[in-house]
Amino acid sequence: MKPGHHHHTEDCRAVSEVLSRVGDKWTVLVVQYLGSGPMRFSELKRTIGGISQKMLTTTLRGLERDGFVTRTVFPTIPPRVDYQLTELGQELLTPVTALGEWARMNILRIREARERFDETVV
Amino acid sequence: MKPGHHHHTEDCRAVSEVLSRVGDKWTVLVVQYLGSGPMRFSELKRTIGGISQKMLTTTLRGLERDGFVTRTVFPTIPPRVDYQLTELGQELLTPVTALGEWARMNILRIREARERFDETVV
DNA sequence: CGGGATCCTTGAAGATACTG
DNA sequence: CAGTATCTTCAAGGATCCCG
Repeated sequence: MKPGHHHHTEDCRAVSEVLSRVGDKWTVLVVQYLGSGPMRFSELKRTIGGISQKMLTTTLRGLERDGFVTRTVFPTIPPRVDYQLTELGQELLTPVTALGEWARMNILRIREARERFDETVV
Repeated sequence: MKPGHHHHTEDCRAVSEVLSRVGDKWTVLVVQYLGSGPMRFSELKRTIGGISQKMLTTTLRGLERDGFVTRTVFPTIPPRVDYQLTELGQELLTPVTALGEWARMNILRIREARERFDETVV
C-alpha cells in the first residue's frame, strides 16, 4: 500500500460528496442566483424557469440542511419566505464560479469533442 | 427583461452541463487518478475500489466522448487498454482540484450543519 | 404564497453472466 | 484483460392536487 493513497481516496470521496450535492440539476443555478442577494421562493422559481416547485423546495431544503442558505419566514398573509446564502454559501460560490468560468470558456471544445466522437462511433 | 440576465442563465446552464458530467458518482475519482498519469482499465478498477466494471466503462466512455481522456488499445493477448487525460482533461483538473480543496477544507462545516439541521427538524 | 402529499415516469447504478 | 449484454433495483425528477 503506497503512502498517501488512503487519504487520496478519502479526499476524493469528500469531493464526490460535495460535488454530488452541488452537481445536481438545480443547485448551482439556485446558488448563483442567490449570490446576488436574498430572494423569495416565487422569485427564484420565476427567475430560474423550468424548475418545478417541488424541485425548488427540495433543492432549497438540501442547501439549508448543508448550511449553504438560511430560510426566513415572514408571518404575513400571504406568507413570504426569503432565502439567502450563508457565509459558507458565499464561500462555496468562489470555487463554483471558477468552475463555471472554466465551463463557459471550454463548453465549445467539449461540444466539438462530442460531435467528433458521435460521428466516429455511429 | 433586465440586461445580462439572458446570458446569466445560459452560462448557468453551461455550468450545470459540465457539473452534471463531472458531478456524477465516479467521474471525479477517475479524473483525479488519471491526473497522476496514464492507467489501464484494471488498474483503475482496482485502485478506485467499489466501482463495477460496467460503471467504469460507462464513466470512461463519457469522459472520452467529451474529450477529457484518450483510449489506447494495445492489440496484445491478453488485451491492454490505457486511459490518459487529454490537454482538456488536464485543464479540467485545475478548477476541479480547487473545488476539491474547498471540499476538503469545509466538509466538516457541512457535516456539522447537517447534524444540527437533522436534530432540529427530527 | 409557499409549500406538503401523492403518483408516475425515467434513467442511473449495480449484479450477473458471457466473450474476443 | 477488457469489455458487452441483460436484468433488476432505486432514487431523481416531474405532474397534479390540496392546504394553512
